[in-house]
Amino acid sequence: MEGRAKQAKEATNSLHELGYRLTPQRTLILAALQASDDHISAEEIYSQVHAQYPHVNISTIYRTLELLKSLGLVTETDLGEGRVRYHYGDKGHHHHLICEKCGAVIEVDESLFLPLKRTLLQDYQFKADIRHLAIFGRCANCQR
Amino acid sequence: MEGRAKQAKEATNSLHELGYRLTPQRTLILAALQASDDHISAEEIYSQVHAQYPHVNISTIYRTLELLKSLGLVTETDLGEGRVRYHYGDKGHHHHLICEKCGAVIEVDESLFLPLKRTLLQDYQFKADIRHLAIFGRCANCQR
DNA sequence: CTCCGTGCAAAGGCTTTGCACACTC
DNA sequence: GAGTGTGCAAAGCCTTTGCACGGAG
Repeated sequence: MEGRAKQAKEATNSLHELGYRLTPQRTLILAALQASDDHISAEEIYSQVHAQYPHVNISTIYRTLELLKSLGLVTETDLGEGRVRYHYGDKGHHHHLICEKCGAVIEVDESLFLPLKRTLLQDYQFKADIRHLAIFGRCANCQR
Repeated sequence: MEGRAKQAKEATNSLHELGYRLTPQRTLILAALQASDDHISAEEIYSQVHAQYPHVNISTIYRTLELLKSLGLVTETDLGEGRVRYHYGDKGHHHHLICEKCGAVIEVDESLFLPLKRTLLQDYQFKADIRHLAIFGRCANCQR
C-alpha cells in the first residue's frame, strides 16, 4: 500500500483504535481531506461528501472536524477569509504568505520558521506549534 | 502635550487632514482604542462608546474600524477567539504566544521576528507586514 | 445643496446546539 | 440497554448592508 491510500488506512485505523466508530460519513470526510491538495473548507468538504452521500448534514462535518482536530489528525489554518480551512495530516507543514493587495497565496516551507521556533523556546520556554501560519504583506509584484 | 493625549490629537488631526469628519462617535472610538492597553474587540469598543453616547449603533463601530484600518491607524489581530481584536497605533507592535491548554497569552516583542522578515524578503521578495501575529502552542507551565 | 456619516433594521455567513432517532457494542 | 453518532431544525454570533435622515462643508 502506498501514499494516499496508506495514509487513509492509517487515519481510519487511528480512529478505530481510539475507540471511535468508523462511519461512512467519517470515512468520506477523511477522504475529502486527503483528496484536497491544498486546504479545504468545511463547506467544500460538505459538497464532496454530499455528492456521494446526499443526506449528510453539515453539522456532521463540523463535528467530525472538531474530533479530528482534537486528535491531531487535521490542522486548521486561517487565511483571513472569514472561515477556517483544514488540512489533513501532520507531515509536510507549510505556511502562507498572503498578499494584501492581489490576494496571492505563496506557500513557504516550515523550515524557515525553525529559527523562530528555537528562539521562542529559549527565550520564553514556549513550545510553539507552528503548523499553518498566515503572514500578510505585499508580494513581489505588488510592491511596484 | 504628552503621551496618550498627544497621540489622540495626532489621530484626530490625521482624520481631519485627510478630509474625514471628526464626529463624536469617531472621537469616542479612537479614545476607546487608546484607553485599551491590550487589544479590544468591536463589541468592547461599542460598550465603552455606548456608555457615553447611548444611541450609537454597533454598525458605526465597524464602519469606523474599517476606516481606521484602511488608514493604518489601527491594526487587527486574530487571537483565535472567533472575533478580531483591534489595537491602536502603528508603533510598538508585538505578537502573541497563545497557550492552547491554559489559554495564557504572552506578548513578545516584534524584534524577534525581524530575522524571519528578512528571510522572507530575501527568499521570496515578500514584504511581510508582521504586526500582530498569534502563535499557538504550549506555555512553560503546560508542558508538564 | 451636495455629500458624508449615522441609526436602524434586516440580512448574511459560518458555526454550534438541542433533540430524538438509529445503530453499535 | 447504554452510549455513540447522526440528521434536522433552530439558534447564535459576529459582521455587513440598504435605506433614509440629518448635519457639515
